[in-house]
Amino acid sequence: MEFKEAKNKFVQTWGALGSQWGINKTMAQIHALLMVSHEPISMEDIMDELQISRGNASMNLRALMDWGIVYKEYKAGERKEFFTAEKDLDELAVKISRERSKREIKPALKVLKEVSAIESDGTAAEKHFVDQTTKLYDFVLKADNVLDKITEYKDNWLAKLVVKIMR
Amino acid sequence: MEFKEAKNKFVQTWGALGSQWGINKTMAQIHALLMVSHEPISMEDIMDELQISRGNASMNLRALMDWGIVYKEYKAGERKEFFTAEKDLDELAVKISRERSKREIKPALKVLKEVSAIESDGTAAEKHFVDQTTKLYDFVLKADNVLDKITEYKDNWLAKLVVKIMR
DNA sequence: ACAAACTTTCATTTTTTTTTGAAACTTTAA
DNA sequence: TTAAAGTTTCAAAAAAAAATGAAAGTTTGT
Repeated sequence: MEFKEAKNKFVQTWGALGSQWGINKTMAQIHALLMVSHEPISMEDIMDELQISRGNASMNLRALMDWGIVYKEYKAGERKEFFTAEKDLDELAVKISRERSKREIKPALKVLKEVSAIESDGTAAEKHFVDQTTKLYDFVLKADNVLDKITEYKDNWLAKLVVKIMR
Repeated sequence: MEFKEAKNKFVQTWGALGSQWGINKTMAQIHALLMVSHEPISMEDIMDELQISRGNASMNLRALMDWGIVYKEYKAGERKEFFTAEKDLDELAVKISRERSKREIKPALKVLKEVSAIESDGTAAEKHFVDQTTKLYDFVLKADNVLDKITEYKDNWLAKLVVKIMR
């Protein structure tokens, strides 16, 4: 396999993986492209390489920057904007975790708390509902906290986790 | 808030959360419904409660059973099939982790290994590609192994993890 | 102040994913 | 057997998500 082929395969795979985890395919592909590029890329080049429209490129780059995993850069003497991806994988995972926690887990927890707080009338159905949603709330809260704690290690958190767990 | 309203809110929220994580909304809703039900539910009742077609119900129940988080049950003297969800949350998380690892992470790892193995021609671009994909392979492999290890605790793994990490 | 270079926005179109529903299939009881 | 009760399948329809592209907006150099 040669470079171009490998790069393309990587970009496609990362895009597919993104889709499976609820991330827009193009967004994941742009991220993939930037991650394996040794220098900043212009929007023009991204459009060209992925065969996508200007609007698509613009919107997905904005989304990636909102996630905090892609940065805009300016090159001296160049009018256009260039983009780079966060390349430190620990940092990347931390940012993705934080963002998903904030956007998706926290709001879900709020709902779980609400619905588990209903006044049960004592029937088996209602008792089970309150019991199960309470357990779910506790579980998700605990998992969210663990994630928070883990990613607080910042540097090399995965390696540190390995040490903690394996011993 | 009363029971019916709370139950509906929970089902909707669980469905939305599913979507955000790449799981078909209806599949997540059926799972939500079964999780908070104190007794097995028939396909008929699921269709009715979620306002979905027979085909949709059938296919998503099959998918949930393939994931190993919903079980088919038979009631004595009844011809129809009933369904229940895995209600132990440790077990639920373990099963989801295992399945996603098997279906999505492992195949991606295989590709990462392949593309990181290209013979670099020594240019900065190719060197960076090999370097970055190798790091990514190592990272994902390590994360996948950690997940494996954690969920191996089986009983109360989340609680055990909390203890390990917090101290 | 202008216009060239570039980026963003968003109504419309396209693609992808999900859902439907009816026919085919399976199982069970008489 | 057979027919009733139930389930699965899958081509077609519907819905949802993503992409396009051109107009509007912004920035910069002269």
